[in-house]
Order: sequence, then structure tokens, then C-alpha cells
Amino acid sequence: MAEEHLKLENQICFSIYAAAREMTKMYKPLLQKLDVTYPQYLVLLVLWEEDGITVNELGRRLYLDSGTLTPMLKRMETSGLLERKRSPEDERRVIVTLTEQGRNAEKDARDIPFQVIDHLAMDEAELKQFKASLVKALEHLHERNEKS
Amino acid sequence: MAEEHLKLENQICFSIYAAAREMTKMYKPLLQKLDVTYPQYLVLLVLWEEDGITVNELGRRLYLDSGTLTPMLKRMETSGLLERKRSPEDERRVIVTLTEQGRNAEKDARDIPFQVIDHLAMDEAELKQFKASLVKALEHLHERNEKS
DNA sequence: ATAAATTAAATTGTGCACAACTTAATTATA
DNA sequence: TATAATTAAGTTGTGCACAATTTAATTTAT
Repeated sequence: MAEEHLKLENQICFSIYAAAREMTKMYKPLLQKLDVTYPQYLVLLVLWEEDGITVNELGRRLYLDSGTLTPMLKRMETSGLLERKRSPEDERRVIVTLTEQGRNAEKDARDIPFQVIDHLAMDEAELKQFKASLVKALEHLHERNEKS
Repeated sequence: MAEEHLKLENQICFSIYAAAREMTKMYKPLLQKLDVTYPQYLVLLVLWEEDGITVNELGRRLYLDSGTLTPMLKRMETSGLLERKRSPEDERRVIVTLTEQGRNAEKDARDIPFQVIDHLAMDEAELKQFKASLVKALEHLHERNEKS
């Protein structure tokens, strides 16, 4: 028998890991109309809030680096959702801008957050507490990981 | 300006997704001694609890399918942590068994759960509530995803 | 007993995710 | 003002993750 603390059911991090995967599976049918993956949907969420930002800024908000974003943005450019062009002021930077199609996609996304809340089946109070813990863990871990 | 519900900061699922990734990064230095990835560590946790189970059973516990497990188990076999052999009673099944090295690795893992708790920086009550919400979301989503 | 259905792994193909490195542009400094 | 240091993207290589399909073994139903 394994050490009690090494049992899978006692691993909070396993719950996060598994919940994240089940969550992206849950999103799949909801994103069918948009024809994007969950990470691509996150890129759209950021650009709908603020269009014309750099790859770097996108990565800062999504906690992703260029190694992940560059190929993903290329796929999204190919599928017609956005454009990538070098900044004239600083040729190192690449500015990401939504196309007409990318902007219009927001309409099709409006109801997704409500469907997600339904699927989670938690009351407002629990959801609020849950999200607060998640954000706390996220920010704490991110800060820790940055330092080292 | 984007619809309020479509703002990234209001997305509980983004918190799960990002926290899961920061969590695996946090584990990296803790797993260095074992020389395994986080998903491989989860396989070890299961086998330390019950050795000699099938790929199927492993997948049921970790919410992973053979498409993910088969290549991962092959890597772990190559690195000497486990063995894979067909069951004589049912040639379809593959039984996964720890090697001496795989069993011994448990000793090196004993202190990991405590280090993790430290890194999360939550008091016991919050941690308990947090995990309860995670497990609830996980099981609810899993059940939902199975059905469809 | 044999054909049909089911089950367990493996395979194939696509898309992240990230560490480590490279390239090119900009900024800081001697 | 050369040169060193820094910054921003991109590239390379490895390892998941999963849908869809394939292969082979076992069960079920005819």
C-alpha cells in the first residue's frame, strides 16, 4: 500500500490537471460553430477585448510563450480569423489583428459563457469561491515559477 | 469593448486551464530526482497503489485513453520504470508492472506532496474547499462528457 | 459452431505546451 | 559610435492529449 499522501485521490493537483482536460472536452461542441480549439478561443477572447496587440502581450495575458503562440497564430491566420504583421516602429514586434471574420465570430460566442455555467452545475456562491481559489493558486504559482 | 461575460478575467475555465499548466511547471523541479514528467508521475502514483493493472484500468483512473497511454508507457518502459506484457488469460489486455527501479522510486517521492502543499500557500480549510469544488467539477464534467 | 458484435491496445494525424536555441532588431554602455 | 546586452519572434525537438481508425482477441447471438 502506498504512502497515504501519495494516493491519487489525495492529489489536489491531479484534480486540477484532470478537470482542465475534461473542461476543454466540454467546450468542444460549444466551439463547433466558431471552428476553433479551446486555446484558439482564448486568443479570440483577448483580441475581442483589445485588438491589435503584440504576440508578447497575448502571451503575457494567456501565460503562453512564442513557442506555443507562433504556430497557433499561423493556424488561425490560415483559417482567416486574424492577421499578423510586423510593427513598423519596432520590427521585432508582430501585431495581431482580427479580420472581419474574426470580429464577427464574437456574435456566435455570446451565449457560450452561459452554457458553460450551466454545465458546471454550481451555485453562484460556490462558483465564486471556486474561482477565487483558482485565481489565487494560479497567481501564486505563476509568481513562484517566474522567480526560479 | 467585449461583452462582459466574454472577458478573459471572467472565465473560470481559463483559470483552470492556466492553473493546470503552472502546476505542472511547479512540479518540474520536484520530479527531477525521479526523472519523470508530471503525467508519468501520475502513472507511478497509480501503480504504487496497485501494481499489475491493465492499460485500460490505468486510463480509467487517470481519465486518459490508450492513444495517450500507449506511447507514454513505452517511454517509461524504455527508461526502466515498468514492464508491459500481454495477459495470458486475455491476449487483448496489456498488464503494466513496476520494475524494481519503479518500486524504489516511491522512496524519492515521499516528500513531494508536502512540498506541493507548501507551494500552494493555502490554509487547510481553503485547500479542502478548493479540492471539493475541483472534484465536483471534474466528476460532473466527466459524467457529462461520457454521455455525449 | 459460426457470424456478428464488442472490447483492448495500438496506430495515425493534428494541435497544443514548453525548454532550449537562433535570428534579427533595438537599446544601453563603454 | 562601435559594441555589448537585451528583447521579440521564430525554430527545433520532445512529450502529451485526443479523435478517428485499425488490428486482433473475446463474447454474444444466431
